[in-house]
Parts: sequence; structure tokens; C-alpha cells
Amino acid sequence: MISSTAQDRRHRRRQETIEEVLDVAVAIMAEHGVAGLSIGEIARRLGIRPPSLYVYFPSKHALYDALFERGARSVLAALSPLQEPPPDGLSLEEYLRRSGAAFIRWSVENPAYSQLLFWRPVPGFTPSPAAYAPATQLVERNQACIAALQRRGAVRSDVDAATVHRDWTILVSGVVSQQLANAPSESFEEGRFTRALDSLVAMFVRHYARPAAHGGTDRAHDR
Amino acid sequence: MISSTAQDRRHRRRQETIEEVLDVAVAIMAEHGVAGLSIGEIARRLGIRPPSLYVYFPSKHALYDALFERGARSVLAALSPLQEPPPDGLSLEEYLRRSGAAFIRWSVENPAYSQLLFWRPVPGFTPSPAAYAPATQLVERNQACIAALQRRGAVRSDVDAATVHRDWTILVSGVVSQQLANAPSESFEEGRFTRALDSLVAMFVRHYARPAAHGGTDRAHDR
DNA sequence: GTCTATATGACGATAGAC
DNA sequence: GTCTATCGTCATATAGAC
Repeated sequence: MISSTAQDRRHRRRQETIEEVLDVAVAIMAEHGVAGLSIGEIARRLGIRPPSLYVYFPSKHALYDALFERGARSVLAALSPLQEPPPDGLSLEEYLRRSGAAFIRWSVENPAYSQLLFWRPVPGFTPSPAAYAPATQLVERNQACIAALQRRGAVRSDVDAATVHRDWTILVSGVVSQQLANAPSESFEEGRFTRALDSLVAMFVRHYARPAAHGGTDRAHDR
Repeated sequence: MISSTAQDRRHRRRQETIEEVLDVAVAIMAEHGVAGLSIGEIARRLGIRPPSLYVYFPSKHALYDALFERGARSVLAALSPLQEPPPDGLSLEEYLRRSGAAFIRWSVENPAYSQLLFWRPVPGFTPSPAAYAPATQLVERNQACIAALQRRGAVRSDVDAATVHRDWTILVSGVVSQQLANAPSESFEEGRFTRALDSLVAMFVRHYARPAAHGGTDRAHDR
């Protein structure tokens, strides 16, 4: 049993070191770009020699894989407070505004992760299924929410939920892509593209929401 | 005069070599990603030694700069047939559909260039003003077209043309970003995101077009 | 188990012979 | 203009001290 606690301590210490390595790696990616990450630079900042890093990660690709999984878990956590079954009285507009804002905020505040996750800028690197799993979960959750809103009558019934979801991901990824490529230093609040979200949600809802029953706020294109 | 023609020939020969180098570089970027470009690989494919390339480009960044300018000129050329002042009877919807399709098609058919131009995946590289000029011209042209359509009465007058242009670039870059990141091997015609263009144009026009005068096809949100 | 020391080969880049 | 030789740095890998 003593050996067990010793193992635990060793294991915990190892995990702490791994987290430290990943933290430094994220900082370097944020400064020099995702492809600008180098083993030597990580070791330099940690005050160790490059070969020591191979104790924790068998290769640079394995390091990228851990970063990918960490990033996917992070964005999943950033979106978890408002996901799964959207609260009952929540309108499509409110759901899109909240989930869109949360995702876009995370993306511009974690540019290194979002580039690694959504742009694939590392030549030979493909994430492992394990690292990819949280990312898949994110997409599925979002798609399930839109489908639920459609069953609830908040979304036009003459279009596939998958199509609505696809178009929504295009809008959101367009905002992120434009903001990060053209003005990466602007904050979420003051970003010239992030501020377009409300306008885009209005446009999207106008096109895809089921028109309200109590009058004619909108009537083209449905049915 | 003889020396002049000799110089011309030398100069032409040099330009041909430069174009050859750039062609090979684009092919490598398409295979291994923009950051996967290497001087050694270019030399290998051209059957020369790496140092010989420094006769034509003083550094790898200068090579990227030439590639950036070449890409910007290429996309500008791909869009030039339908630009500047949009033809008189052309509706907003038709203009967006055509210019959007042309840009998206170029982007998915030239993924290496579009990543270099719009994603900035090379750590220390920033394009020179000369290389950047054609890209600026592209944006200005598009913005001018939207402003012209607004003056002509095809676009709502209660919003800034710059806002309309910003939202349009978000849609288009969203399509490109999603298509290249998730399914880069799909063609423009069969792409699961490129095919969303018509639907997105419809959504966009519904929100931003000035409603037709002859009836009530649409009436919400337009002053 | 974790580190230092050291080796290999590829890279971007420069100097200088031809 | 093209080459050889060379430099410093990188990712990667192995050997061996503690």
C-alpha cells in the first residue's frame, strides 16, 4: 500500500510536469504561430534540455496530439454551461446568440488552440481518435440542440436540421476566421468582426426561424 | 543595342527560372501545407543544389513574399471578369452569387495560395506592401461594388455599405474555411460547404436587399 | 525514473571556388 | 549562375550518470 501512494505521488508529479509543458507550448504557439512551436524553445523556457521532454512525449506529434485534445476539452468546457437540451423557453435567436458568443469568445481568446483545432496548420499532423473525440462531441451537441429546437417548433420544418447546422457553423467560423486573420489582437468585445455576431444572428434567424404564429412579422420563404 | 538584347534575354531567362521555382513551391505547399515548404525540397525537384536558389530569392521569406503576391494577382484575375462597376441591371443577389462563387471556387482550387493569403500560417512572415497591394485592391473593388449597388437602390439604405461588405466577407470566408479545414479534397461543385452558397446568398439578400417596390415580398427590419 | 551528454540528419543560410 | 564547403539550429534518438 505504501508503494501505491508512492506511485500515486510519482504519477501526480509527472502529470504536473506534463501540464507545465503544455502550458509553455500554448504560450509559444500564441507568440510564434502553431507551426512555430519547437521542442528546443519549450525546454529553454522550462530550464531543461530538449531530450528530457521525450520522457513525457515520445515525439513532437504526440505533443501536438495532447495539445489538440486539451484544446478540444477546453472549448467543450467553455460551451458546456449552455448546452445539451436548450432550456425550455429559449428561443432560437437566444440560443444562437449565446452559443455563438461563447464559441467565438473562446476562439479569439485562445487563438493558438483554435488554429490548431480548426485550421490544421501542422504539415504531417493528424489528431488521434482519442484527441479528436471531444471535438466530435462538440459538433454533435450543437447539432442535437438545433434538432431539438426544430422539434420544438422554433426552426422551419421544411429544411433539414443538418443544413441549418451547417450554415450556422459557416457563419461562426467565418467570424472567427476573419477576426483572427485580419485583427488577431482585438478583444472579443471590440473586435471588428466579432461585433457582427448580433447582426448575423438576426439574419440567420430571419431566414431559418419558424415565423411567429401571432401575426406577420415575417412571411416569405416558409413553406 | 546588342548588349541590350543580351540583357533582355538574360533577364527573360531569369524570370522563367523564377516562375519555375514558384510553380514547384506551390506544388509542395499543396502537398505538405504552407509551413511544410522547404528550400531543400524545391532544389531537389529542380535538380539543383539549395544554395543556387539564393540567386533568385535572398531568403525564404522573400520566396513567401513572391508567392503571396502571385496568389493575390491570381485571385484578382479570377474575379476581374465580373468586377468594378457591376453591370446595370444586375441584382444584388446575382452579383453576390457570381462573385462569391468565383472567389470560393478559386479558394478551393488553390488551397495553398488561399491558406497563405488568408490564414497567415507562416510564423515570422508578413507580406511586404508591394505583395499586399493586389489583395487590398481586391477588397476595395468588392466594397466599391456593394456601395454602388446601394446607391443604385439594390441594398437597404439604413445600413453602412462597410457593414454589408463585412458581413458578406464573413459568409464567404466561413464557407472557404469550413470547406478547406474539413473536406479539402472535395471539389467546388460537390463540396459539402461550397454548395451552401446559394442558401447563404438567399439569407443574406433577404436581410440586406432593399425590398422590391411592387408589393410585400418582405417587410420586416427595413426601416 | 529523470536527468545530462552526445550523435545524426535535415533545415535555412553564407562564403568562396569555378 | 552553379557549385562545394561550412555554420548554427532544429527534431529526434541513444547511452549512461545519478
